[in-house]
Amino acid sequence: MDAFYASVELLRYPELRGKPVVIGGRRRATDAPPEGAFRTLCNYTGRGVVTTSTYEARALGVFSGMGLMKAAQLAPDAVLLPADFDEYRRYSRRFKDAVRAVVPEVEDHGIDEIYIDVTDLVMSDTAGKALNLWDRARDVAAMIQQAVHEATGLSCSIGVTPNKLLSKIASDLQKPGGLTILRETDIPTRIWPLPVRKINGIGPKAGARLETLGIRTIGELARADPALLVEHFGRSYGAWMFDAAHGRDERAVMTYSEPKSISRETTFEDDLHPVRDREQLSRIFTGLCVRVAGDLERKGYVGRKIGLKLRYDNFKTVTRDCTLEAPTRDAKTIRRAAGTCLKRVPLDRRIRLLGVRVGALSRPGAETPRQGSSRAPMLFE
DNA sequence: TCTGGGGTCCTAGGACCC
DNA sequence: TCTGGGGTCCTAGGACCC
Repeated sequence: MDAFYASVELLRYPELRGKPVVIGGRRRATDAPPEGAFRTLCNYTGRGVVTTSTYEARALGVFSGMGLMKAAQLAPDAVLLPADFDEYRRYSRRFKDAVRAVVPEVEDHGIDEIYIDVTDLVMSDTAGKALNLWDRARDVAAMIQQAVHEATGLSCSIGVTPNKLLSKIASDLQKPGGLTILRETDIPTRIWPLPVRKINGIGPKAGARLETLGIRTIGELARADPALLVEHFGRSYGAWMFDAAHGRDERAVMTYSEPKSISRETTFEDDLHPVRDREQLSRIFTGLCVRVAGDLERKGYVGRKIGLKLRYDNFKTVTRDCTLEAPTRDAKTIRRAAGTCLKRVPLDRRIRLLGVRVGALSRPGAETPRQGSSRAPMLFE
């Protein structure tokens, strides 16, 4: 989906169309703008980041992940709207349902992305007919764009290619509203000139290390010595990188997967002191456990692994977790377990973030206890 | 002007088992 | 005598993604 959160907000506030708009920060009572007016970025203070920005805001250098304080320097007059995730989830459901009505093989990939396998559809439509497979695929993609627009009023960009890796890159080539067809033979001309960071799975760290090896583009990565890549990035990641640069990707479109963990975390407006702010921390901690328990309940899961996450004022992050005898979704049990995790963490600095996670999920009643025997161990067996 | 919140996957060492 | 080779689970950290 194109600039998804921002585009949903523009449906609500069409008068903002064509203006730089930034979604981010949290909703506070003091944020409320005068009646009929919008809050702008100027004078923003706080720890929020940009979640999404309209293309007009991006033209001013404001991108996802950027601190709002910095964004305010670049675009002080941009409108700032708080994120409304409930609304985005509603539109997410709508657009995904619209796609599923056209093609059943859909893989969820976050709130605003999907992978679609149109192989069977296109093959059966063109079998024995004088139809070109890729022309037919383009028609299907156009139908999907049309269906999404009718269901939501929103635009999306689609990449039609032989695999997920290439489709992800291709979908980004002509945003917004793009429909990009890319065949294997197009890789040298259309993929290789792109920076390595365009590959889904090469992030800031790997990108920087590749740069020190003199590798900037995907083409340079494709021509690199695989042994060199393995030497610097390990057997698995190095080999994967090389394959990715050649556009090779065998992953199937998965129409269903179970969640692995459910978590809640919060960054404080001001860093909290582990001793002086003990009571406030404890309240927030308990609140997080209650919210996670609620999430588990709503989604129908219980979990055995309870985790704690803590970020210090210097942004260093530590995690601790422990595994329970029996899976739970009870807030008090989660709180107690996470409390024991907290005891194993150094508390000698101010804290900026606290988080609680529950993993090793199962459905209640159907829980598979730890592998192997669940009997009490016996001597002389 | 420091850097959100929700996730996944991978690695690596140690415990423990056969 | 002091030591093999497989396996799984647990924990911590980190990269990466939307």
